Amino acid sequence: MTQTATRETALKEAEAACLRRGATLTPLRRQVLELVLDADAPVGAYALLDRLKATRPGAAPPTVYRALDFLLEQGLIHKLERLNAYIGCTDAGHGHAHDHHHPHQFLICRTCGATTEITDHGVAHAIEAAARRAGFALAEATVEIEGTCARCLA
Amino acid sequence: MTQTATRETALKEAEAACLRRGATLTPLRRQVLELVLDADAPVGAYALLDRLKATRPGAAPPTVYRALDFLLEQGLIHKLERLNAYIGCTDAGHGHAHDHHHPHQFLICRTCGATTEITDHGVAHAIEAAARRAGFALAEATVEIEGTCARCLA
DNA sequence: TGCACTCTGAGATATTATATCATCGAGCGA
DNA sequence: TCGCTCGATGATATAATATCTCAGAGTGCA
Repeated sequence: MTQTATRETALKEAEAACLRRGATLTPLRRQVLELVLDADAPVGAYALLDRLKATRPGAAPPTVYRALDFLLEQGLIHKLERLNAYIGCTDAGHGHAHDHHHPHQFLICRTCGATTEITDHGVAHAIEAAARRAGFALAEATVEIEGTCARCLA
Repeated sequence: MTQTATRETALKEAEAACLRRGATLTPLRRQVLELVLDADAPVGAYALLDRLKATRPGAAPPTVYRALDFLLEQGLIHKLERLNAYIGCTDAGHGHAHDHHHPHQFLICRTCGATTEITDHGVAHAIEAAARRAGFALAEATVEIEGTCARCLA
């Protein structure tokens, strides 16, 4: 499966997911999503803005941030807090109708910057258990694992 | 044990830890650490800067950020990535001599802002296992769990 | 038509963090 | 003692990230 194919698939799924939820994936939002998906590593908001300006000269920071907020709410992208950057969700649309989010974790390579989203149920369960023991009602957990990826280790 | 007592204990342990490692806890660094410990929730760098200015009128952003960098390296404080804020480490000095860091997680209450550091080995092990399965050499993991704390639920 | 609502444009501003160069003093060897 | 290096701090400027506010355009609908 080529990169282009996964990109198109992701866009199709994004449209379907928005449709199901009554959310509107406008051309602008769709374009920002494409820009995020096209990047091969997490992208910063201002990098997206620069690219957006190529076709939309009037674009300003709120243009990008509003689109990013929408995409985050819909679970179509994630924010990497340690990098202040954004990345496409690898299984958007797999969330519930009411909660578009799903437990996920990131592996961030310090050497090459490659960032991989995983959904590890062991981690998710351990976090749920820890929250429960503390009498804490879990809403969402950020898990960002930094280190060196398999490719860079080889 | 009163808050003041834990504060003094933490400061003593910080001094001892720096001594052991050949690091210098200068008056400025110590003062910034005190400011972080005195706050009852995570504090932003510029909030610290304002407080620092009360006794050190010439203080500027680098003044604070350099101190924070030092304290982070020594494992005396942690950064909350989701909040862009800093908090005292609850068991500084328990790290190894070579690696001042220890696995830890945060529980962040969205209602009252209270943030609790925990060291849950279940979570730590699950993360190690997930990294290993991906052939990924773990360096450090950020775990920030958002939700509602026990007090706010009651 | 008139109204409510959502989305976008446009400009200003707020917040968080870093780069750069100068200065100062402690330690240390010639 | 002199001069050197090095770590820490002072001081100024700037970069990078994110939000606020007001206005206008389009859409759906009573």
